[in-house]
Amino acid sequence: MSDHTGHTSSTIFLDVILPLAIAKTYTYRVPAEWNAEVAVGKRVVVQFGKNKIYSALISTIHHSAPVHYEAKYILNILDSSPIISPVQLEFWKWVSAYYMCNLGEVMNAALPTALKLTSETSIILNKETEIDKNELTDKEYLIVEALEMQSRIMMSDVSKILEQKTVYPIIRNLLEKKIVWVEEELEERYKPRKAVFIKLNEEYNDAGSLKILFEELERSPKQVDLLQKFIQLRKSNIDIEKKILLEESGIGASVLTTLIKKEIFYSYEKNVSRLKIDESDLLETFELSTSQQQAYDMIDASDKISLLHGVTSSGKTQVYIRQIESVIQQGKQALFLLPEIALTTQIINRLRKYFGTDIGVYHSKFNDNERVEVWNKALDGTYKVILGTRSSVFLPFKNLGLIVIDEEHEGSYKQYDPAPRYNARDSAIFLSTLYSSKVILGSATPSMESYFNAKGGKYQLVELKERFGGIQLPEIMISDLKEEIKRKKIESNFSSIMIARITEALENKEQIILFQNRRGYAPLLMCNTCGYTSKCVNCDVSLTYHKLSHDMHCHYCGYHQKMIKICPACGGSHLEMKGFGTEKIEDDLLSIFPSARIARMDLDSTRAKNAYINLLADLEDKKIDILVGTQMVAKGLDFDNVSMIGIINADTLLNYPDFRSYERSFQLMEQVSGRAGRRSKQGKVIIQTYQPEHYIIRSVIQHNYDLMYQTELAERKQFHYPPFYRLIKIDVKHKDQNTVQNAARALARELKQELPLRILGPEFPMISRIRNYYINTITVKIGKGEISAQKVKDILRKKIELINGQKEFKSAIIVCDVDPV
DNA sequence: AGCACGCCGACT
DNA sequence: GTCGGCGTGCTC
Repeated sequence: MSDHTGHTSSTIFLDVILPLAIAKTYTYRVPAEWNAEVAVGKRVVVQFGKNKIYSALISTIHHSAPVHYEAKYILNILDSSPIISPVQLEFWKWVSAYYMCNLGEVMNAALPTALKLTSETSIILNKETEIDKNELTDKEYLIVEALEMQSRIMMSDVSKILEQKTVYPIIRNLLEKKIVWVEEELEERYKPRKAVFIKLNEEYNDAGSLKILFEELERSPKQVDLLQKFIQLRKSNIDIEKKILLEESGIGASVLTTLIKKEIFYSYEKNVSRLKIDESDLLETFELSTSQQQAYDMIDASDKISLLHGVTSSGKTQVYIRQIESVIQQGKQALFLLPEIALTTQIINRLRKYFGTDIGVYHSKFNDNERVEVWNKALDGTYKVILGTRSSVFLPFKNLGLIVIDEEHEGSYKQYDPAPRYNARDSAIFLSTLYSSKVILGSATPSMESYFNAKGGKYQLVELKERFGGIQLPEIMISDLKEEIKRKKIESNFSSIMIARITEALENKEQIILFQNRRGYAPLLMCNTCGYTSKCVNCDVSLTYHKLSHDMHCHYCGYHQKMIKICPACGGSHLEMKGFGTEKIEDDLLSIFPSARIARMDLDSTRAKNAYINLLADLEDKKIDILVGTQMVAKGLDFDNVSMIGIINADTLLNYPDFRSYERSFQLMEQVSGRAGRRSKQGKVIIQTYQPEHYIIRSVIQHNYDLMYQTELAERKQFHYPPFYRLIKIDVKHKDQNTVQNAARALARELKQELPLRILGPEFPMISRIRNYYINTITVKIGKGEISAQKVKDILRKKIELINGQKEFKSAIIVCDVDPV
């Protein structure tokens, strides 16, 4: 049998995934001598396009020769065994379909950079051509001159030399004149770290000959010392590194060189790991409390995904640890997902105590080479547990038995740019179906969608309502500001009870955290005469006065201007500051508690390098009595000595403008409250509000998650908000954003009858807040020049119809339900 | 993502 | 007249 190309049908063809944003896979041909080596999941080197060379991943192997074109040969096979499994590949395909992106984009997100190779074009001088420099243009002359200096220039450097973007036409001319050659270079980026090791000549392996050797060396005491040290080290190590031998013995390298010359020692090179292994042989044990054990048993018994809803300090981690131990015993791997790197150091130290060297860490702060090593150790099964941030869902697990997603509500599980705009939590849930692995979603403040799934019976709801080790939940009290004002008890922004509690804590030498969700000094400046308020020129948002810089800032776009003294509208001078931010609170505190040490933690005070870390250290070292902060204080501040939390104005949290989401308000309030009283005694929380009857505040006091959840659920359903629908963000590229926005809003109004269409186009303050939901961004370009609202509407409508036509999308912009699988 | 091709404005 | 800007389409 043979096809039209004349090749027998036994020729192997490969469909490969290129690490590019391209919709298709491409077919290449395998030279017969490599037939035995191809396998799905291995990387191959291919030429793609005129001269670029890439590393691509084999996705399918077949024998059908392409009909309409001649397939190119693969240039090389990079791996001796597959770097990803067929299961992983299936996962990639799901991510690509669900998040509406190309497989190449998934590949880019999944593979560590060092495993993806792209050739670099460089140019070199053609020595066989005589160059008449007078015939060269100025730009050509510059290139030739540069080549005479350094013989080889990268294409990217050519742009720099010429100070312009497009350089190909010029290079092409030089190529035609045969003045230069072009070369493509592909470099293997991962380089194993090598170290030199020392070995004793086998002749001296028995005690007798060793004794003779020592006698022979008697006159060279340093050599004897070195040999002795070597033999001592050999007792505990198989391989002895040269560097360590020299360091430990304190003897110079020349002595060792002599011994190698005498053929007493051999030196050899070996690959070593870059990953630090701190072997803490401190294997700690603990007992689960009754409620923890109950939670553990529930998770164990059910086939469903478990949502572990545990209040702050309820000891969710212990439950995870026991579950991880259990899957390791079954010979399987576990994945422990965390939202941020900052949290990994704390948890890794904790987990190392139980899992020692079985645990690997994976996050973006690792360099390329280190990531490849973690990758390989997950692949070969060295690591039984992987602790990592969102990209670790792509690691090549062998047999994944458990996925723990801690702080599952966290927005940082979502990648919003570039594609794939995936949510690691949702993706991990799909991944679990491929491996039939158990899933635990853990949070003190579960996300709406997970809670919905749990209440609806899709997940199993496991609750831990007690704090671990007998620590009591904080006492939460409300301070009704209306009452306080009526009774004239209020002092600047502090109610009498707040002041009393702060005083009490200060007297007890305990620390206090005060939460005010506005930065700056005053969020509004208003003219008392005419009612004018200062607004941002771009954003239609009021400007916040910052005392420190004495400027008025827009917190959306960063616009700022000098403070005004006279009203620009009426010329009056009765400008009044309305509202208050963290700067004002800090000021007021200083006057009420002059001897207290007060610090502020917000975006402004932590901008400087290390400022945040220094603040944390000061708090830890008890150099701060009162910390005033924005929502930054809601996360990760676990200090035993903080006994009291004050929420200065809870009303600024209600109706948090995140999709009218009460979820966020509740989470913030709950998280801040959770900081109070950790070990020794019960914490105190004071919530100041003008609306003490508000159900969020009520539910926080009663630790009643359901109350908040029910209301939020109803609200979201009514307004078609996420996460009940999948969102696609549409970016409309045009200078006239006003017309675009108006057209988008108008279209949304029109289509609302037939579609649950809610958000459209570039309404940027809103868009910036939905990035935790949208699954893709579609860019619509409208040509230059004048546009009309009608034109924009037509273009958008077409686009929506197009998206609508795609398989599982039943409606346009806002589609699908909470269930990612 | 590159890179070629092709169409237009502003320069020798 | 062409150089080089950018929009469009193809790459196995």
